[in-house]
Amino acid sequence: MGATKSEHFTEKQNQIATLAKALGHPARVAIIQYLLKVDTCICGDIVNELPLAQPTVSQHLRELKSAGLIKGNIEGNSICYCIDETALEIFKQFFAHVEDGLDEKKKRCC
Amino acid sequence: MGATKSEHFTEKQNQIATLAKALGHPARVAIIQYLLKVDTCICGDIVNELPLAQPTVSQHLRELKSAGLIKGNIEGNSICYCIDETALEIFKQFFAHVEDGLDEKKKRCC
DNA sequence: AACCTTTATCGTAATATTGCAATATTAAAA
DNA sequence: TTTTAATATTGCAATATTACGATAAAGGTT
Repeated sequence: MGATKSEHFTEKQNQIATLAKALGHPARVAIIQYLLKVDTCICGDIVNELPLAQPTVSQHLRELKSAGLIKGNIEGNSICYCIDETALEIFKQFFAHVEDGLDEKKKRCC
Repeated sequence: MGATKSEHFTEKQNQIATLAKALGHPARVAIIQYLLKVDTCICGDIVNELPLAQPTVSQHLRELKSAGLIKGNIEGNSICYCIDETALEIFKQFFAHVEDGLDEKKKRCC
C-alpha cells in the first residue's frame, strides 16, 4: 500500500495530521521561523535563506500553503508570503486540549 | 535524492520537524488522543481502537516512541504506553515562540 | 521588442512511508 | 509443558516525499 487511510479517521484527526505533516520537515520549520523573523511580509528572498535549490523551496512553500500554514499574495513580479494564523490557532487549540487531558490524568497514574 | 538534508538545518529545526512528522499521521494523532482519554496508562488495547492491522499499529507506536512523544513500559505480557510530556513541552515552547513573533509583526504588516 | 528577475511546473531519480500477511517473541495461564 | 494472549519483527508491494535540472510563465526594466 503506502497510502494513508484517511477515510478511517475523524476530520479533526486528519486536520491535525495534515498541519503537523506540513511542519514535519526542517526546511518548512525554517521557512516559518524566517517569516516570523523578517519585518515585513514582502518577502521574495526565502530561497536565499535556505540551503536548497529554488524548485525545492518552491515545492516546500506550496506544501505549507496547501496545508494552510502560510498564504501568498502576488506583489508585482515577486510574491509576498505570510503566516496564516488560522492554522496556528487550530494547532494551539489541539495542544491546549492535550494539556487538559494530561492534567486530568495526573491524578491517577504514571 | 529523496532524503531530507537534515545536516543543513539547525538542531532545533530538526527537532521540531521530527516531532511534527511523528504527529503527521491521523493514526498517530488518534493514538495520542486515546492515551489522553483512557483513565490509566495500563493500556494494551490500542490496536482495537484503531482501524488498522496490528503490525501497522505497532509500527506507528514505534514511530511515536522514537520521536519521543510516548514512552512504553513492559507490564507483564502487555505494554503500558504513556504520553511523554517532555516532547510536548518542546512543541508548546515552539508555538509560544511563534505566537510572540506574530505579536511583534502585527505592528507593521499584513 | 529584447532582456532580466522571480517564481512555478515538469520530469525524473533516490529514498521514505504506509499497510499488512506471515512469523517470531515473550510472558502469563492452564 | 502446552496453550493462549499481546506485541514486535520481517518482507514486500503500493504509494508518497524529497531534491534538483531544465524549462516555462509572468511581470518588470531597458
